Parts: sequence; C-alpha cells; structure tokens
Amino acid sequence: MPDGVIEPKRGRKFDQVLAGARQVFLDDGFEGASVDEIARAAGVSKATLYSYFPDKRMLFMEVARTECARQAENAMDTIDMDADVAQVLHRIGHEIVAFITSRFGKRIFRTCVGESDRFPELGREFYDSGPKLVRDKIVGFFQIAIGRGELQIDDLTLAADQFHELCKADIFPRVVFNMTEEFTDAERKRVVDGAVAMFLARYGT
Amino acid sequence: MPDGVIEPKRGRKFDQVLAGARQVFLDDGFEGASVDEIARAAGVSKATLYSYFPDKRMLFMEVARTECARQAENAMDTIDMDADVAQVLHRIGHEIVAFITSRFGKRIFRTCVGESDRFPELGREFYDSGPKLVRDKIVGFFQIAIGRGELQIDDLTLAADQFHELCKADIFPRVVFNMTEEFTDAERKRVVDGAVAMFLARYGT
DNA sequence: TCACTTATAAACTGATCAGTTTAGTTGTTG
DNA sequence: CAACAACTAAACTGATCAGTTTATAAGTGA
Repeated sequence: MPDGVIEPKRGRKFDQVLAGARQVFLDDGFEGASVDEIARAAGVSKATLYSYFPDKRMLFMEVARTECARQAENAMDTIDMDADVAQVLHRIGHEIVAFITSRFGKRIFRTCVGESDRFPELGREFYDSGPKLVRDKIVGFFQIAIGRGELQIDDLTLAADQFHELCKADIFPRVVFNMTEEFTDAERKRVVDGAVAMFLARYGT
Repeated sequence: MPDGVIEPKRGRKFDQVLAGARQVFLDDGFEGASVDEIARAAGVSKATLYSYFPDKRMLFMEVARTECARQAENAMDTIDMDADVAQVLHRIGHEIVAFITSRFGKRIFRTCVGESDRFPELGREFYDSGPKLVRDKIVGFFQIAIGRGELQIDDLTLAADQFHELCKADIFPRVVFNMTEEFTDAERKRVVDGAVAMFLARYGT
C-alpha cells in the first residue's frame, strides 16, 4: 500500500454521500429531509449511505461542521486588518450581512435553532465553527486598532458582540421570520453604515 | 337566550383545550408535541379537541397569537415614557432581555424559526404580534424624546432596530444555540448598560 | 479464476402520529 | 321522561420514515 495520498475516508462514495446530504439538508432542513431522498440525490443506495454514517444525525453533523468551517474561513480571510478602522468594519459588516442573508446562512441557522431540542449539541457545534471564529477575529482586530490608538474599548468581547448584533438590525428579523427573500444593496448599506457609525460614535477616538 | 354575557366561543372546554395546548407546545415545540399529549394535558378527548380546531396548525397559531399579544402588551405597558431617556432605555432593554431569556420567548422563537418552512405565515404572525409592537413603541418614545431635545435621530426605525439588536449582544446566541440556561443579573446589566451607553453615544444630545 | 470488498434495488420492520369513526355516556332543557 | 347537545375512550386508517435485511451484481487484486 503506497499511501502517498490520504485515502478517501472509507470507500469511493463518501464525498458523494456528503454532497447529496448537503444539498438535501440545505433544501429541506433536518426533519424535512428524508434519508431516501438524500440517497437518491447522492446517487447512492440507502445501504451504502448507512455504511458510511451510523445515522441521520451524524450525517447532518458532518455536513454542518464541514460547511460552517468553509464559510467562516473564506469570509474572514478576505479582510485586510491593516486598513483604516472604518473600512475594516465596513468590510466585516458586509460579510456578516452576506452570511445571514445567504441561502446557507438562513438554512443552517433555521435548522440549528429548530432542531436544538432533539439535537442539543448542534447549536454549540455551529456556534463554535462559525460565529465564534468571527468574533475572535473581530476581537483580534480591535486589539490591533487599540494599539494604533484608533479605538478605545474596555470590554472587548462585548464590543465585538455589539458590532455583530448591530449588523443584523432590521435584516435579521426579516430573514428569520421569512418576511423578505432578497435584500437590495441599499438596504445592506443602510444597516452596515448605521452599524459602523454607531460603533465609532461609542468606541472611536 | 338572555345573552347577557358573551358566550364562551363554542362549548365549555374551549379555554381548557387552549391551556393544554399552550403548555405542551411550550414544552415540546410544534413538531415535538403530539395531539394525543395535548388532549391529555387539556383533560379532554381528542374528538373534542378536533371539534374546536380544524387541525394542529390552527391550534398552534391560536396559542401563539394569544400568548404573543399578552406578552408584548404587559411588557411595554409598565414603561413610563415621560422619564429620563437613559432610564427609559434601561427599562426597555431589561424588558427585551427578560423576554428573550424567558421560557416562552425561547420556545416561541425556536418554533417559529424551526417551523417556518412548513409554516410560512407563522413567522410574520409572530413578528407582527410581538417584536413589531415593541418597535412601534420604541419609535413612539424616540419621537417624544426628540421633541424634548434629548435625542437626535434621522432614521427612527433603524435606530429602534439597532437598540433592539444591541440588547441581544452576547445573550442571544447563547440562548438560541442552547449554550446557557440562566443568566445572572450581572450578565443582563452588562449587556443593557452597554446597549444604552452605545445608543446614547450615537444619538444622545 | 477465486476471494473479497463494495455496491445495488427493493422489500421489510417497527414505530410514530394526525385525523376519523364508532358506540356509548353525561348533562341539560322542556 | 324524551330529545338533544357536548363529551368520552378507544380503536382504526393511512401515511411517513429511519434503519435493516436480503439477494444479487460488479470491480479488483492475487
């Protein structure tokens, strides 16, 4: 066995199952998705699916974990922490808005919340692999900016949480209660500009 | 038929059914609650239950509507709009935190979010009979305070939404992702004080 | 070719649950 | 008492669905 490459976890169809599951879970949520449907979407038999994953929940967890990490990473990696404070906040704000209004963001949030009773570890799993990373990144940025004398903050984590929440004003309830499908650039700008202005009024120097 | 009193909607057991449904839905959510369980909790036969409500969804809607209105009303009615701005904001902030950390708040939110696919009108129903009322109340207060020269706000609804979101900083994710059961007074105070300070830094005169 | 692994379709099991039906009980009113 | 309404327990229907089993096929490596 040459083992030059990391072997695909088990069997050839592992990724195929995951991809099918991702699609169906994102369309239908956890309870809404049937395993037969997932198997069909994955182009795989149900027996094969169950040879990779012990049950539906574990399959869902795998999908959620993988996707969250992917999303949070490449959202935050695009941001240049050396830029002007207002500019960085604008960029972060727009990333946050983009996430909560995205298909994936809506879906994963809804499912985590809705299923959190029958699935208690899911919430924390999601939080740690998504929002938490973003918060840490924001706190890191605050420290840099404070060092530069551009911000003045005593409670760093509170400030990060406040900024995050500010970016959800107006938009979040409309998303979460299924009241608006798409948001215009103007709507996004209004909220992010408002968040940055408020944040700087409080913590700017 | 003397009709001196408004007759109880239909039959004697209407309220009994509603009370049972309220209890079980609040414990188990919509999908988690079984109609048999509701009937048992209400001390009523299933047939009787179905003589009052055409199906489970309508029963849930009735419970949600009734409860939301009740909650939103008596939360906001306790607030004296003539007091000092900072004081009013503190009171409103604590009411908001109290709601989102309450058993009812958690439960209704989770259910609305989780069920919003198979139940699209539920989200708006909830929003209109709860958060919307609060927002209108806050906007009303802003207008008074602006008249008094104590606040300076151009986009009133955005400001109201911002304040609402600020009061959820830190607490909301911990509630929604099932990470914290109870919050101390210190935790609540930290968030509400932070929200008021930030709000006044931006909009205070 | 043989042995082994991985896959497949399809039938099956067992459970849950919304909503209906049935056959009978209770309470009220005239 | 008779008629009627509201109510009851319990069985039933019909559907969904997670997870298993069976019997079979296809690819691979020695």
